[in-house]
Amino acid sequence: MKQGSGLASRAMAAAGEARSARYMAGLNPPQREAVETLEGAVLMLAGAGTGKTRALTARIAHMLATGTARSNEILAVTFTNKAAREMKLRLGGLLGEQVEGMPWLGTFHAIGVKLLRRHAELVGLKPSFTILDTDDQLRLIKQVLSAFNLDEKRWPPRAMAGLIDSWKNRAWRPDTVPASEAHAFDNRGTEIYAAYQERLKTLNAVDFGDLLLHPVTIFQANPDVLAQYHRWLRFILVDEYQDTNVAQYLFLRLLAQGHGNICCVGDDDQSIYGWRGAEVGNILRFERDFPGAAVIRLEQNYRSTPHILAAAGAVIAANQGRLGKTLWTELPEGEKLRLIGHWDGEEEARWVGDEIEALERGTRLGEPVSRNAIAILVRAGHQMRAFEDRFLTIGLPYRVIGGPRFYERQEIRDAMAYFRLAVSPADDLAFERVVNVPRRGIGDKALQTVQRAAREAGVPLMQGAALALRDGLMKGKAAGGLRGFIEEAARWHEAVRAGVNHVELAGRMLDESGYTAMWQAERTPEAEGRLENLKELLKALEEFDNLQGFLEHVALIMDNESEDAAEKVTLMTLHAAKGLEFPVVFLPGWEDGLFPSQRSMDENGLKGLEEERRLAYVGITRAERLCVISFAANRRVFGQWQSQLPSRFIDELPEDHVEVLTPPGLYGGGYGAAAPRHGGARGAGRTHVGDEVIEGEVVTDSGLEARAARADVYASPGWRRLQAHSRQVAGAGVVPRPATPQAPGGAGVVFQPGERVMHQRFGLGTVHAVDGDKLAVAFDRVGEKHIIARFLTSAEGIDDVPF
DNA sequence: GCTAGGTTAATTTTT
DNA sequence: TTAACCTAGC
Repeated sequence: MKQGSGLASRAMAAAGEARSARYMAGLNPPQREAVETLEGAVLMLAGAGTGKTRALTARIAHMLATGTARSNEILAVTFTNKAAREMKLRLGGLLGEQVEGMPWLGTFHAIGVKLLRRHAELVGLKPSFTILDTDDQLRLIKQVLSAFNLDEKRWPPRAMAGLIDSWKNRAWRPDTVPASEAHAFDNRGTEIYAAYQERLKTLNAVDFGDLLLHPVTIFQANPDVLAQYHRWLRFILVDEYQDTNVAQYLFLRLLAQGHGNICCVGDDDQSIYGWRGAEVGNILRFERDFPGAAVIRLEQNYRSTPHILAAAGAVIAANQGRLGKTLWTELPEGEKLRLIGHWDGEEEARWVGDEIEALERGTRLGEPVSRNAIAILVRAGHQMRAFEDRFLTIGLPYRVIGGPRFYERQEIRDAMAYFRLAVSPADDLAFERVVNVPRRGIGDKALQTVQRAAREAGVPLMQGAALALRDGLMKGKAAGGLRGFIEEAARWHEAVRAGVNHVELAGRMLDESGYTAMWQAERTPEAEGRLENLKELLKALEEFDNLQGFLEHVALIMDNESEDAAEKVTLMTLHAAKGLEFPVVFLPGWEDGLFPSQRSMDENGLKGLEEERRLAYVGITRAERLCVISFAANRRVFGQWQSQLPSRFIDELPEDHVEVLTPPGLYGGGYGAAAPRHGGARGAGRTHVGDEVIEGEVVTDSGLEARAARADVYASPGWRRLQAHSRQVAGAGVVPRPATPQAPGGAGVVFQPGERVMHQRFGLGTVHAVDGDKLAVAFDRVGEKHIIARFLTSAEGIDDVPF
């Protein structure tokens, strides 16, 4: 491109001046290079904690300061609103107050909306289209599916929603879904997808996927439009490039085509969203996609100690096909990682609670550690319960990150539906949502009548309802309720048009509709909370000029980042922790099947395992000073006790950087499985046999001595069996059945007469007779029973385990 | 139209 | 084990 040379000289002329600029201060050489390499394609490979955002914002500041680009010529995309907000904030800090808004800085979706509003008609929409959230989307899919007469059990709407999402992630439109997908959803997948898109068009609505897909379609089908943007948006920056999906990739590639000035920032080792369409391949392929691209590695880490970096590096090294980075730091060595095994998940939670209290007292890191500095990162949400229970009992304040977002809550969605209806009475989804909330006596049948009337007349539901009333199709309670609803809605709509203050109107709607009263009537703590949320919603409204503006933004922007000043420990998933850092990080539940997740491995094989490993990498690199990894030998999964094996990732931890708090013998693998000692094993705390809980000598002290005493438990023959055998089979128990030849018919486990077995309810027993999969077993406590084999687990050699 | 009781399924999540 | 969701019965 011609502009190149002029650009370069301009940039160079300004360079000397820029070097002394405030935003350059303290940047290390690679960061500086990333800031100054403005032309062409640049891949900034930024490891965890290497000052990525800093470099990125400095780069923008540099472009603006040197006159390379004006603020409206830079497209800067992020994935989350939080990241976009932070970038704006930091830019403001660098440039002083004169950051004339960067109009093209935002999330993929926010930018997608902006483009789509301008060019809606090119994909058959009106510029006023509404954005459906996941909930609306699902309800719409249900409606569409009902026309296809599929068994809801076998073909759940959720699955269809997931399918459509994944297709949109890959930028497939109904007419471009490849033939290889034809079998999907009972061979009707594409048909249903097409019908769904039709419905969206009639409703003048889009879902989240469309916010990317439509712009891509527009660019592909309208070269003139694309060319305009090539002229306007001369520089592109992308954050978290390893998380982009195919649609986002196409979007970026189309926009970069003209000038090739695209700078992508990311870390292939932190790609953890493959399951929702992210393609690590995008970042791995970057140099092929953009020949001549400069690849700049940010490897100096400013966050973690050498021990932590070494451990993380060793784990991630097991992955194939990485771009490769080696993080280093100038920080002092600090503490080794700590590794400890526990008997079960409850003990693990108890121990973590004790450790946190020790940290607070200052007996772990030499100085007291604030609760805010501590995080517990789990693989799956259900792991949080054990910690919450424990923290509640010991009165340790904690906060859970994740969970339903503010705008996803029922009351907020209901209220929003009222607002939507006031703004556009033709919003059918909003109509359906609240026509009977609060109860107005309009049930399924009444609603069907309205829908039929609307369909026949080809009008929105609101008008259809009026027609149905006029024609006397409604009767009794439904007629009265519907009439009242229509009249109210008409009044509100009139008020919107008359320009009545929107905050006042919103409050009035919630009151007049009886919505507030509905929750007040409940008088439960939960309802109180909902009323609080509604108040908060009204407060949020004040920041907008009108309802339309609010609705426009709320679907994309609103989140529940409630600033919480209180001192609390943080509890969240590993996924949610990406991008965050904490002085002290606990990583519990490192057990094969849980982490790495069995499902991930089953469904995606090596790819799945590698993504899990990246998750481990993300987890470890969240820690600044101390990282504590733990696992449990037994865990209750869906109500059943399962024995667990330590995670294979534990074997990948480098011994030199890990302090093992549990004695050897607890795990096989790389941690020197020293000869286990026999005997005694008192002080076992609590152990479980089937449903039973036996109180032993309860260990309250979390000190090492107590745990050392407990080592004998782990060294027992039963424990060695745990080590030797693979995971528990269905049917539970304490000891897994070794993999033996399958019985014909498949139920699985083969037992021999005389063999010792364990049953959930009946405890230990001896097999008397075997008849196919039916066994006669003499139980020690309850005598002889006839039992199906799959309810039994082998208990050979378990008798001397001190249960 | 509403409620209670049974059935089922159960990583990760942003927009 | 549990929680959400659906069905059947009032």
